[in-house]
Amino acid sequence: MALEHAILVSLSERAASGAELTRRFDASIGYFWTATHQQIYRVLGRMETDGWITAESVPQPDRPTTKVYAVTAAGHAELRRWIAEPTAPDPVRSTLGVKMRGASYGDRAALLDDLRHQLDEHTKRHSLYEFLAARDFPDPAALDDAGRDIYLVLRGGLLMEEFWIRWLTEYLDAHTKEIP
Amino acid sequence: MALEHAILVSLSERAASGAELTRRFDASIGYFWTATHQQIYRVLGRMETDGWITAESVPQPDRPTTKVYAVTAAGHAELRRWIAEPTAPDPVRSTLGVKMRGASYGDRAALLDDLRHQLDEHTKRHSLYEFLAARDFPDPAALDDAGRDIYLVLRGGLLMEEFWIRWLTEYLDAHTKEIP
DNA sequence: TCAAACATGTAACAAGTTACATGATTTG
DNA sequence: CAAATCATGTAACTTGTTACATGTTTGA
Repeated sequence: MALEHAILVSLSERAASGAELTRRFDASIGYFWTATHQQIYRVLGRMETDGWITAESVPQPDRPTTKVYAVTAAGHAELRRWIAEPTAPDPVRSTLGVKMRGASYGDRAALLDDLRHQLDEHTKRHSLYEFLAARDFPDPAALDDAGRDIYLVLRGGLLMEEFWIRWLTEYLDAHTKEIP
Repeated sequence: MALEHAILVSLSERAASGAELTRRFDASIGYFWTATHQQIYRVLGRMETDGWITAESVPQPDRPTTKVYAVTAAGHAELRRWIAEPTAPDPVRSTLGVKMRGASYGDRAALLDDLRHQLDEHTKRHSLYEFLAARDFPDPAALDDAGRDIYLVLRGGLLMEEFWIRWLTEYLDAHTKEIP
């Protein structure tokens, strides 16, 4: 399981409440690991029981008191252990791959419409990542190691979007009869 | 859920037993959808109950009798329905992304070793896909629609491996201090 | 002040994984 | 003929999803 470890990484960067973590999993971390708030709260509970994190109740002036979680020494040790461990490949599950392969047994025109929409979404997301890279990392060569890691993971997101754009374009082109 | 539908696609191409399906999910279909035999048998049972497939016991000369599954009209209708349905993005879960981002909180040298191994594996897999493409699809332009779909999904696997090779190479290069 | 949104959950269910089981069958 | 493999499963557990609950706070 890597949700625990994704949370450990995020909390190592900066302590946070459950809600703040949820927001991070909707944004930056969400680009390579998704989780809903229900999952996050459940796992936070388990991690606290296991002693990987501690919760501190922080009363706030004009907001309800929130629990802020921070990584313990045990949590840090676990994260170190996990990072050094050999990584098994993530399971592959591509719904679009299944649909493309099965197109002959369904409505190909409807699928092509869907794929055009997917291509659109991936193109938009690619632009977003390019914008974020330019805004937050104007000079990648000047980054320290930790900053470089964040930048390179964003690069991964960008390359992934390029993969999608290539694949979808190739499929759409191959199945679009040219009208002379 | 798409495992049902991946099975429907596979059985539409050709009827098969549970074991044969398992083999397909270890090979061609496995390149974009993974499933273990336990999952497959369980889902086959449910699909039979739902009337999407029928099982025919086929006694074989010198082998034990196997159950061969085939898609029913109801199964075909369901597959058509599902293919035309708008596709929600698959959840993103990249263990290596989490590790790359957390490298500062662990043993970076160990991670880089792991990543070099991953790069190796993806390079091998890329070669395999290139070999399969050359062997099975020497003339892509000559394919019919169904054949083209199979070819294009293989192309997707190839492009995916190229994504991995790019990302891993970029990460490794960025974290490899040049020795002058 | 009422409605919407926020923060923090619980419960029930579905999907996926790991470990084990059983009989037939080929092979060394 | 014993060991390994194949084909077909069952059971228990973990992870992930969907639907609901409850109190707080901000904004129209």
